[in-house]
Amino acid sequence: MATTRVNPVDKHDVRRRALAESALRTLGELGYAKASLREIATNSEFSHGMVHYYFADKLELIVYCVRYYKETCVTRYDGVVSASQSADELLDAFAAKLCETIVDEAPMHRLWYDLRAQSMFEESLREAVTQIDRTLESMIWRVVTRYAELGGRAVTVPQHAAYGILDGVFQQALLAYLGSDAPEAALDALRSEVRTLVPLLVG
Amino acid sequence: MATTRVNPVDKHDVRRRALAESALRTLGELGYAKASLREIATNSEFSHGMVHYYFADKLELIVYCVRYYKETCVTRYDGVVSASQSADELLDAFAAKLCETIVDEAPMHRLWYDLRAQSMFEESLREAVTQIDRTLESMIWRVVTRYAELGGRAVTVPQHAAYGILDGVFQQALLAYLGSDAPEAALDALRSEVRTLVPLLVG
DNA sequence: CGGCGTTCTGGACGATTGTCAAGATTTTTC
DNA sequence: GAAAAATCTTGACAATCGTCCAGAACGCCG
Repeated sequence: MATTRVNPVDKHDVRRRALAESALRTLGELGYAKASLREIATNSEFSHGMVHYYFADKLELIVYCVRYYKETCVTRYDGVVSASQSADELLDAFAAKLCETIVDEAPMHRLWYDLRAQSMFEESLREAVTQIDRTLESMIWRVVTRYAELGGRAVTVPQHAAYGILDGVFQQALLAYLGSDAPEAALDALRSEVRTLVPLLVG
Repeated sequence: MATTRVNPVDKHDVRRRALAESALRTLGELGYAKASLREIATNSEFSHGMVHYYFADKLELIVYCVRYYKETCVTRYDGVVSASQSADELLDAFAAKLCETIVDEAPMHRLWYDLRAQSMFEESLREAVTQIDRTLESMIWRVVTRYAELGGRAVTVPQHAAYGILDGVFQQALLAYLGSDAPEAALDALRSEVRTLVPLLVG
């Protein structure tokens, strides 16, 4: 029956997503290098052979996982963009959201930075990393341009630079958040720096 | 004799430095995770047992290596700082030096970013990473404050933020330089962005 | 020269890795 | 309901890893 029959491709992908969701927990905990396929499988409801049934090798799994996670990531700030009525409101909401995701999803973010660093050594990771990086760049660009628009001004730095800047301070905050024994201070610094820097990017 | 007799501690450290110098080549080529102690030893004039004679374990070796390399790194821009007579000259020289080090030492830089990412997972790396990060921060700060001074203005962003910004765009440039098939474009973008952004950091 | 501490070698160890394959189990199809 | 295809389990594989160690080679001093 066409109604009950599930497209095998979809079913296959549903399983891959379930696997990815489990794997992301272990990957976020151990990082790319130290997370073995066995450890990933053990910390999940699946057997280690099943991982290989759905993914050709470790790289394919990891790339799929990060792609899967970042998929939900790139719309994170679209809510605050469309909800904010003024430039200041947008800025505060944006900064708050940045801090929120550091607190809630620090393991995922460090995994992303890990993978991006690995892509500088591992050729086969580059395509996925480049693609994700581009979507993150336009995500940031939507925030910055909307901020400028609400303030009746124009952005004075190129899209590429805007992302580089905010990614830099975000990464710094993540590092400090995970490393220091005063995580709150890292968040405060990030909040304050975003409020200082974003206005600099518009005329 | 006190004059001819070499301090054993010094001799020991001379050897460690020689080992580090060799190891850095392999580490820069393969990255932290994929560079095994055997591979490091093979690509050097030393045996793999000797690595363990001078370093307790892999982590100690890697930390020593990156510390050793960054030691020579943190004074990279001091020359342009003291030589430049005007703000514009400093800016150009700084941007040029950034591009130069990407071309000449890309493997070392990606190793640093690799190690910094690993420190978000591996507790025992954090102290060294944090310390290096601080010295890089003040290195950048010397450049930015001198630039402001030469222009008769003051820096309007905190030291921490200035480093975050420039590290962000530098990392982006390194990624693009290593990843794209048009490395020159990445350098051009970096140059242009530095010339756009640094002026934004001063009043 | 002989003894001794330092330096260095190269093999061996157990553990872990990614990968694979043969068979059990389940689901689908006719 | 049987045949066929898919899904999944389990155990095994060769390779590689970090680490350790027994002993060779070295330099130094009495």
